[in-house]
Amino acid sequence: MITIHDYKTLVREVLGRDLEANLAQRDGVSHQDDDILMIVAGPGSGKTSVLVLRALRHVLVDDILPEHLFITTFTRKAAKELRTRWLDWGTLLLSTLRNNRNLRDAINRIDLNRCRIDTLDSLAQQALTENKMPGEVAPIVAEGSASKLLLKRTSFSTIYDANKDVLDHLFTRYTFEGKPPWNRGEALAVAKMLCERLIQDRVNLESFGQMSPAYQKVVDILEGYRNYLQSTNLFDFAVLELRFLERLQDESLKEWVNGIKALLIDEYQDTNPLQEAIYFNIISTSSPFVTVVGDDDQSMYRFRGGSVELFTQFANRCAAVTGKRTKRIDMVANYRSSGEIVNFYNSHIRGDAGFIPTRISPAKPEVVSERGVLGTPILGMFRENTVELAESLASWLQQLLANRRILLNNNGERFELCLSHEGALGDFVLLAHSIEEAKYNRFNGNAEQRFAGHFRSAMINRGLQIFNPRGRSLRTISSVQQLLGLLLLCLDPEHTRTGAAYPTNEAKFFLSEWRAAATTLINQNPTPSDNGGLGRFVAQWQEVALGVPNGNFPEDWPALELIFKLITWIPGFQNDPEHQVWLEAITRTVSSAGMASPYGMQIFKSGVHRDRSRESFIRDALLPIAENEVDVDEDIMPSVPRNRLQLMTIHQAKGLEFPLVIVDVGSHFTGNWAKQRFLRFPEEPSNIVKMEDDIEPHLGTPLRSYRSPIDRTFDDLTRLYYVAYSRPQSVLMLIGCESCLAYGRGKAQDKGIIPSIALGWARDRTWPWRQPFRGRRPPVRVEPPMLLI
DNA sequence: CTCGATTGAGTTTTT
DNA sequence: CTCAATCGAG
Repeated sequence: MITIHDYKTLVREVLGRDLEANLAQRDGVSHQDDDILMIVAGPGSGKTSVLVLRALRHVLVDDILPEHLFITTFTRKAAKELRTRWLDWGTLLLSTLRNNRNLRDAINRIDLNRCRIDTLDSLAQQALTENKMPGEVAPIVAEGSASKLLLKRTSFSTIYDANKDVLDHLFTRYTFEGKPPWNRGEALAVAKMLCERLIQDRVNLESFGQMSPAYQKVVDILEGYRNYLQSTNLFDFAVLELRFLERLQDESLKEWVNGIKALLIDEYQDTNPLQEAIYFNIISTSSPFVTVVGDDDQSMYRFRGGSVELFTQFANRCAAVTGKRTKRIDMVANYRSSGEIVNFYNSHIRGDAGFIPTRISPAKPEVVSERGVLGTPILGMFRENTVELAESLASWLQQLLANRRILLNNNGERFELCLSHEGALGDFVLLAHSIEEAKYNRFNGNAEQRFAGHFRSAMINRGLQIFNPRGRSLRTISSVQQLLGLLLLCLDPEHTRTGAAYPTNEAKFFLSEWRAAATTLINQNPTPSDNGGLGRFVAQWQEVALGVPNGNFPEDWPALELIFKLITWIPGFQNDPEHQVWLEAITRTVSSAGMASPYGMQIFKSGVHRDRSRESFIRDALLPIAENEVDVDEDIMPSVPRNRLQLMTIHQAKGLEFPLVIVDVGSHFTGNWAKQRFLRFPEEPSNIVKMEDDIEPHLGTPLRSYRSPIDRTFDDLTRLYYVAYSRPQSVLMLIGCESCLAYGRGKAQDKGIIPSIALGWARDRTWPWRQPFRGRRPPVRVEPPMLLI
């Protein structure tokens, strides 16, 4: 429709982006031939922009209609972001071009909304839905706890019970701490992970099963589960992708695939072998324009089957299967962070020679900050323990917000950190490996406050708020306990309906806590208290539950409606943003439990269904929460309120940026504790790496050039903190326990020295931050490359 | 230096 | 509850 030259001019004039100013971005958008374009893009280098501009270029320059474009990403959040950018920029470009009379008709044929921008799973689901085989119905996807429940309800339970010893022995290899699973729930989690892995890595099940009787039992569990899924037309994510691949291979999707004229894949470093096979099949079949974007240094989904090797060896692997050549472009100009920050994370990977062999070869050059040195050093706050750290951090933030500036003293050189006019807590984020506020101790039943919990209190005491809906397990939040307890009181007044589901002791404990919380609430007679209030409402439900005839009551009642009625008595659920997230998690659990339950989460009034529908609800919807199997998904919040500081895990922060980022590098590392070494300086391969190695001999296509298990475990930790350190725009602050910076006499294994990848240690146990001492005596000085406050 | 008592630790992520 | 690091006594 227009030339590439005109396109670049259009982008400059309408979107204000000068592609000639950045050679990598220009080449990324202009590249045109049959070779696959591989963009290796460092953090903050504008890869999303290039991806969208390249996609729009396919429409305007290469005359591909949006419906023939496919853009895949790794998370729903990223897909949403891409779609927004695509629509914003696309609409602007199209409306400008519409002014040109000659182009108007062609432009009017373009419907931007028809472009498919989604995760690969959701594209697979669409493809299978749009191309049902004769007599087939649309696939239903069971996610998270629902698919776990299905596994438990099909083959897992019988096979596990009959082979407990042999399976426990095998599972011990993959549990945390290398102990036998401490209950069925943990065994189920391991089995689920193995099953997913077997599918995602396209493992040869026959040879895998032959390794040992225990492995054969795992294969049996998987087979039973898959048969059940097939008979009910249910899918989990792995099975969905596998079905998609099978349909691609038997050519029953051929017409659909030939509709793909351009394929753009984001976050390729997190792709797994099954997804790779899908992509290669599409590429071979319809020979589209292909763009692959990723960063080997930011790969962090090994636990999900993501293999960075698929990215670093992409050119060879792709050529071997599809015959296509690959052209590579590196993007290392960073538009996000200050020079100080970029320098800090560059040295984070440069300082560890052991990291180099895992990177793409040849490695991309070091990231260069386009913003330059801005004068704010990296900040570090280290205190004696979590409580003091939480207090110090909260009061530092309070000062900064109240005065809009804060004085910092850098070795006698004083300078001010200023907050912009509209700066607020919403511009800050605290990243940590774990954001859990309290830990339920399964040995003594206590809830122990952790750093995030102390921090919440410290903030609240100063009138500041945080946003951390994932910080507490649903089952321990008091208003959630009230709600779930009310449900129990309404549906099971005599405590008779939980036994059949064999709850664990832990679950029983929480069920009784909930009942107690609900009883207390009823006794407080909360508003609205007219017509007998909450007490009368619950009493009515209890009568129906016990079979007392009640003509006014409908024959069946959706459990969700009962929930929405009950929350009117619980104030938190009315307007608090964290409560909205929790409520969503509860309703999601209820509706997905409906998939596995014959009652579909309806509560019946009479006959045998009166008891059974209630039992089913308690077993399938409430027990998973009591057993802590339900995850909170805060992505449903369109935006976090501006007056709250967000807490996130590093994984969740991937792809995001914030003006000020606080990274917890060890708030609770008071000593060189063996049980936390995996968080900072592993001694043993992680269990996920072990699983990879056990499966490796049974892969269809060999995967990795040999790299030792312990090195891969270190690599993951290095990448994790690389991602964390590359999030901030202007200020990066590291927080931790004082003892992390100590370096006394003695060997590194003892004397309170705490080696930590996040704090600049190399895996050979050297520490570049440690200054060699001059003169005769230790102690040795440690000079962190940051300003300690 | 050795032994036994005391103390403090004990996962995270997504489709 | 279990494991490992540290501490204090002998």
